[in-house]
Amino acid sequence: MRNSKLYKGSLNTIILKLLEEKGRMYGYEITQKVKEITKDELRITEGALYPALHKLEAEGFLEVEVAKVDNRIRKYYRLTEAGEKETVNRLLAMEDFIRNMQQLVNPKWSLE
Amino acid sequence: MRNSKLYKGSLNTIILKLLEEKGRMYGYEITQKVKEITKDELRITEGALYPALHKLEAEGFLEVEVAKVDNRIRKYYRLTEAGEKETVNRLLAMEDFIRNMQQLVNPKWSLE
DNA sequence: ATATATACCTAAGATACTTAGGTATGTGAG
DNA sequence: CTCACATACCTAAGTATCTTAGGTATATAT
Repeated sequence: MRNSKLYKGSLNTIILKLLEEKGRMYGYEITQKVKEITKDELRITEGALYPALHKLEAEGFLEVEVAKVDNRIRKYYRLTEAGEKETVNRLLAMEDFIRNMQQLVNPKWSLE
Repeated sequence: MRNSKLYKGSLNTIILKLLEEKGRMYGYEITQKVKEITKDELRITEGALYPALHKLEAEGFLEVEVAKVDNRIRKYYRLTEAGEKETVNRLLAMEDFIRNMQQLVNPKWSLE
């Protein structure tokens, strides 16, 4: 119903955080995990995900390992050391954003 | 220091919410209010703000009233009826987003 | 006289999405 | 057997929303 949209810029943070938790994941797995965690409210489209993974890899935040499972190719991504640091920063930025948005959006600051 | 970035798509929600609280505001006032509320962490650039105001007006969510104060022109914006409904929807979407992000980003779901 | 604050604006460029395709294999239903 | 659906990867074109970098003009403080 209320299909919550994805605010642009948050996808990378989601990818990095999931990889931090799980150790390694492949692209399709990420889309499914996000659907599962958010009870189908947030859907990562593949058209957004794959270019994002390639960019994070090109920036040195992810490394990839190709595997063949059931005759299908999977590309497992994991954080590099730089990626771990980046994850920490992204999470801090996300927390700042959420805190700021809550201050802007929740309270009756007109009571001041 | 950690200058929290603005996730694309959240600006309209911020504008609508501030107008809902305050009744009417002009553009420059909005930039200052956001700086104040977020203690300078979030800065709305004018290059983003004015086009966003014009678009919201073109979509029928805002109406404008021009005033001259101290020999300077101000454009006061207020919500239309459609704008009030839109504000409710945007706020719900924002709450969904924040809830989803917290689920994705906070917990040790690897404990499951 | 010059900078800073107030107050509006636009245009060009960057970026990150969505939409809409494409390839290929495995599996379940009829 | 065939047809849909799930799994698993991918890209290109279009769109939206921002940043950056200007511009105009008035008021005030140094």
